[in-house]
Amino acid sequence: MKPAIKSRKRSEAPRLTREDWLDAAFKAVVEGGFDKVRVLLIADTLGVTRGSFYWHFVDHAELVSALLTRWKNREMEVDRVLKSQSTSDPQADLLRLLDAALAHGGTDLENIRFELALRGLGRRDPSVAKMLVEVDEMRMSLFEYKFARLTGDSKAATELAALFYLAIVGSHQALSRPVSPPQVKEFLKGIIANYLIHRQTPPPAKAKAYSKAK
Amino acid sequence: MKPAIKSRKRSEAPRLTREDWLDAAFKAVVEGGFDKVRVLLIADTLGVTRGSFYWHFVDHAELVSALLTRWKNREMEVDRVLKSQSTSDPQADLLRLLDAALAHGGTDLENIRFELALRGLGRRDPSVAKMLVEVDEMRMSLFEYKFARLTGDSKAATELAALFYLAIVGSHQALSRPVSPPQVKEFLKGIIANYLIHRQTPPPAKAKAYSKAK
DNA sequence: TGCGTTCCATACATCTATGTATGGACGAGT
DNA sequence: ACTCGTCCATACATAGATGTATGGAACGCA
Repeated sequence: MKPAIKSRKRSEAPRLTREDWLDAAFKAVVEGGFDKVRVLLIADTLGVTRGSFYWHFVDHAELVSALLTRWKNREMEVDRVLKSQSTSDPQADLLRLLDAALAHGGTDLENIRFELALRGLGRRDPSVAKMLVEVDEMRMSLFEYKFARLTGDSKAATELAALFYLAIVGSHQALSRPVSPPQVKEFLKGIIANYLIHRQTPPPAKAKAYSKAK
Repeated sequence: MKPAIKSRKRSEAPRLTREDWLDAAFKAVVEGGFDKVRVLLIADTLGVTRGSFYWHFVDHAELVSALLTRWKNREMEVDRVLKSQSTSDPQADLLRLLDAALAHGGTDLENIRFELALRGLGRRDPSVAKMLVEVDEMRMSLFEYKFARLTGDSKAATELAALFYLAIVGSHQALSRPVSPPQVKEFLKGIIANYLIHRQTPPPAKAKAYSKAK
């Protein structure tokens, strides 16, 4: 019944769990993509041999599969939390969503790099592509909802949501201009302030200091 | 002295050239990414053995390297042509640039998929990343120029160019809403028509509201 | 026709990856 | 203390990839 031992120094006696392997595989994806998820390499970084792996997993495919489902579950949870954070100030809501969308989990770069690798995998694996479409739809409809509350125009909200979400995904690539996540965040906020908000009532004086999302 | 023989039926007697190998490698990248650029596989699709490869190339690395420089040269040529196409109608120029940017070469999807694979490679290889940044800067400054002629505001042009270029790159991923290139094209055109063109005089007051976070 | 260059096939060596079989070390409970 | 279940090491089989060495077929040209 999983007595949860794990009160040992890993340096002298490894004794890993399935989650440890998933974490290591995640890091491998972040650093080198999914084709760097190799049992030998990960075993080395964990300080064990492949014997450990084939006890926790039946297959190399199962490792990848478990990695994918874990990712999707986490993303669905993030979306659930974001959806529940709604105030009476549409503009503050939207800006806070931008904050969160560009910094979910606190480990920004790792998640971004993992997701990029995932999109690379999705180009060859239809099931992965399906999973990505679902997550993208999930996020975009959330953006759409926030934009609709801001502009009041549902058609415009659909278009703006797509435009901004696509720009966010695009910014995750290794580009030049707005490179780091915080820069992109400020950049998109500025776009909203300059091109969208003005046709509404004047900006409500820096409303509601949105808290750092996790 | 390269007498340029190549007047043979390839079906009965392969006799390939270096370009043939590059073309086949290109297709391999398009279909499976750079880790599917393997001498054995490509040799099979070409109907020859690896003996052919090691005559035309000294190395596997040289194949990849040649593939990269060929790509960059082509992109620079595309940019050169696009830059020369300028009329007295800024709006038409911008829309035509969107057309071209989303359909360069006629073989849209292949080029897009190759470039996506390239960005994946750029995340692990600094020299590739440098190449990508150069190309991105090249294209974005072209967008910036067109937007500047349209809006008359140089600061706005910089921001809008980045926003649209990022959205284009984002749309190249396997996403849901505006999927195919023509759809994205019409989508972005609509955004311009609805949010930029109709108000020729930009929002004067309200601008400069935020500080460009460097 | 003969010859040299160009292009490719074959065979071999090496490396790295997965997967399996088997035994052993270690900890927990009775 | 003995035993059992958990976790890992070792050894082996197999497959696929790169690179090299070498011989050979096909073509152009004299």
